[in-house]
Amino acid sequence: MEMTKAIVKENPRIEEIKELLEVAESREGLLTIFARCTVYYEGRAKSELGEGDRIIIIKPDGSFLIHQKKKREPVNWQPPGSKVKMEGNSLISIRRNPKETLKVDIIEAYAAVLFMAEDYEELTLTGSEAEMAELIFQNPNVIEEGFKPMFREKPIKHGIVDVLGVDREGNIVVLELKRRRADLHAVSQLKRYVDALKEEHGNKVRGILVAPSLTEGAKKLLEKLGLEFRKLEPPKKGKKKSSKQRTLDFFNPY
Amino acid sequence: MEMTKAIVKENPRIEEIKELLEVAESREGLLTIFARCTVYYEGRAKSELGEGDRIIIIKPDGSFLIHQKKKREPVNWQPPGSKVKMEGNSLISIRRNPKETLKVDIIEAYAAVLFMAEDYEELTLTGSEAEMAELIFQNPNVIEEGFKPMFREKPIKHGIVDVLGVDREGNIVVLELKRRRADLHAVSQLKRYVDALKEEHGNKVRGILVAPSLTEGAKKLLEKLGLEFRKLEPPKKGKKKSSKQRTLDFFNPY
DNA sequence: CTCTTAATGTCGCTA
DNA sequence: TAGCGACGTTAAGAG
Repeated sequence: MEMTKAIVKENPRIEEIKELLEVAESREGLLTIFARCTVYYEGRAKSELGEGDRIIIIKPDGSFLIHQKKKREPVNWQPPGSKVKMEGNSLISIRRNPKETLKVDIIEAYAAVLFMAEDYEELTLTGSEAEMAELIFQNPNVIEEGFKPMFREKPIKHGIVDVLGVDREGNIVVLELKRRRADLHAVSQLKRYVDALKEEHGNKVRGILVAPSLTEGAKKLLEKLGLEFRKLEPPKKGKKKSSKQRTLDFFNPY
Repeated sequence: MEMTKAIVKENPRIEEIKELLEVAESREGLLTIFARCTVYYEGRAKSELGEGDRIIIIKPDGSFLIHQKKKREPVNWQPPGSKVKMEGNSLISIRRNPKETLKVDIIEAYAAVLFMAEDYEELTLTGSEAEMAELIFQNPNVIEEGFKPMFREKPIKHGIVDVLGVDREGNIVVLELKRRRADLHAVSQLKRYVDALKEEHGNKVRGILVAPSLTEGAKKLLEKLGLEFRKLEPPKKGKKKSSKQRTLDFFNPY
């Protein structure tokens, strides 16, 4: 027997929203409210948002999102673990540590949807920095002939190095991996690791920034600091056992 | 005369979703779909998400969000400027530069809401790093007696410095501001600026990390590098002309 | 808890 | 458009 997955209310009264919220909490449902509202937030920072129409999403893990009609980012939010309640016409979500309060005054609700979502799938993603590291451990020659990677995510004096290894001359080699074009920050990060290792092991330390490309500024700083660059694209794994890398073109004819 | 703000369809057929999408596009509406679906993405990275119930939001600026029932972040998305279309049972959103494709196969739609949101308000936020800088320019003594801030967001050799000034001894002083607890990354950043300025102006350069607090690792590195720390909280402006800083307690009785 | 870092980061600003 | 850095960054992983 299938239960109703979505309970929809048009122009719900406040009492109906309150009921939906209670059911959402007890049954692990997603509550979405389409409403005219104002928003107040105080916590790490403090904000106000005047009257307007927004989408409010309350998730069973405590996540609370308020979306305006532009941008990818919610205009206000509360992270997972927050506790929500209704008080008069207001939705109030509170987080502890850090203490943060979000208050949404509902002026008019146009619709509300309680969604009993069933979802047991997790995203599988490829093309990450972690996969660049795997590639390097499987085939160290992509860095250079004779390179031997030894450690992954190795804590050193001031930070955690992506890959630590030795070259054919016996120098210590630090790799800093970036899945996208590397910038000044990446160079500073690598410099910090190289300095820390030089302090412990003397000057036989090389630093290599491994990325698909470099910004102009990063290139200049890298050269000045005597650090190196190896071009490497993050690998995107195909689905299956095809010898050639399959792209998603099979579903994307554009 | 008021138009309907929200058009709600329960268990919509694919054709109805297609119609809603067209109206949403022509009338700048927000379309939200509650559906069982699978998701494919390829662009900067590549991902797959198996069958499950999710909330899909398509905004008039091209933003495209897919939310699972946990976390603040969408599991998949497309940023503003993307173009969406419907093809068979699939929603396809395409971005150019970088080229990215998102494909959502709709297996079953439980509800769809077309929301003609009117919203002319923007968020006002206080407690930012920018306000820390303002505070320092208005009252340089929060850094130290005799400090004179000269430049804000000043481009130097390898980056852009938050605040550049001179102390009472005539030393050049670089401030790196952080609105929250400063970490190793912040120290490396400051070090980069100090090194660049020392190269141009000799050794009479001081670097000061200005933040509410420091991580342990940041403290150790800062000291080793001969850099300094000044404790400063980002100011949270009150609403009005009250002499005492008003908090949001007036609406938050907890 | 704190620390450290990646991220399809996103967003805003500027040359 | 690319570069640079903030963000109420969030999220994951380790200690």
